[in-house]
Amino acid sequence: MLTIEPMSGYDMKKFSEQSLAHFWHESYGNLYPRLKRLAGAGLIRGRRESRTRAPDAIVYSLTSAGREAFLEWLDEAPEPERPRSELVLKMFFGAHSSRDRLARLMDERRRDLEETRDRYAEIEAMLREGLEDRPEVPFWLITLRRGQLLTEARLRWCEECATWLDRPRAEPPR
Amino acid sequence: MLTIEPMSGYDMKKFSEQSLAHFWHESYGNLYPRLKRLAGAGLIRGRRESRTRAPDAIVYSLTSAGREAFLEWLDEAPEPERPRSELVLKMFFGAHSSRDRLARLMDERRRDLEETRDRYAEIEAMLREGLEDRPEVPFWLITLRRGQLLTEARLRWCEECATWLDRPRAEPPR
DNA sequence: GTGTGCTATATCGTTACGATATAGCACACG
DNA sequence: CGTGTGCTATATCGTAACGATATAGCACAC
Repeated sequence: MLTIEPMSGYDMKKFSEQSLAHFWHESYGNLYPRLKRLAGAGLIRGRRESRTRAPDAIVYSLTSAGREAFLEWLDEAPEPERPRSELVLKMFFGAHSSRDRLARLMDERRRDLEETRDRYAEIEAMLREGLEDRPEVPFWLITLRRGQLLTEARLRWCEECATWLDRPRAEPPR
Repeated sequence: MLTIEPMSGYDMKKFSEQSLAHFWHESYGNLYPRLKRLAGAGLIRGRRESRTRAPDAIVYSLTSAGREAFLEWLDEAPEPERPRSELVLKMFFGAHSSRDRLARLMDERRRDLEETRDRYAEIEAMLREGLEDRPEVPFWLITLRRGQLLTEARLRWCEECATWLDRPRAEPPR
């Protein structure tokens, strides 16, 4: 995140919630200790800054060693994902529940996904409307595109589940 | 998993790799301590059994209290997912890398996804071919269906990325 | 008899987590 | 002027979870 601009830990948490949330979750319990470690290793440097209408913040920026380490990281093979979807787990074991209860769970999920879809549309509009010509923007759009594709797929699954739960027939074909 | 049949920790690890992997990751470091805790709480019961061509295993089964707890869990609102996709993170910050390197990362991912798709097809065939008439099978098929929809969406994203990385044009539309 | 490969349990050291405590700042409102 | 509210900001505690690996039984091959 510091390649975008210098930030505090708090800024990073907000940024990750707004821009990375759909493929990367971050927490204070990870963030703050990590910032200390990175600063100790000389990869980032923190400076106390006073801010209007807020308490002082420690604003970090990349050192040249940090930028180098970042570029190396970019090139490494990504860690495999470790998914944990409790909702799907509950569907998997759904034979022990009732169709009504499952339908309710799926419906709540569907509503979340629809909200997500709408928010994506707003973000896309924002990114496309100029927003200066930062070289990063195309990359942000392409990851947004992934979010949109996945959200559509998940919504479709919710709908198929709802249909199926409504009348116990054969499974959706492939 | 113990609602399906009594199992050892080792069995559960294998089962989760074969059947839950695409929405639930499990590890020994979580599994074994948890089994001890659950047994201590009286929710499961473990019995030492000797097995052919293998060392003894502690085979666990649900107690009635355990089954009750399981049914309660099924009914609770699922925990939100906490995604962590390093690949997408690297795409997001891809402006600092080269198109070649990114294309290589995406290509590796694409191959994995194609393998996944093929394995899904095999599993689906297996599940549809009779496999007794366990009441769980439709639920297993519907979660499999989710895996298929998501895999298709991910593959499509890989292809769009590859196309885009090849010639720097405008972003894929929506 | 020694090697290979699968089965099986267990734990170590580290990391990560959610939740929450603490507190600064600015403005609203009466 | 005082008090409340809400956002900003850092920090940490206790617990959970992690990957990796150690240990070892069993069976069969060669």
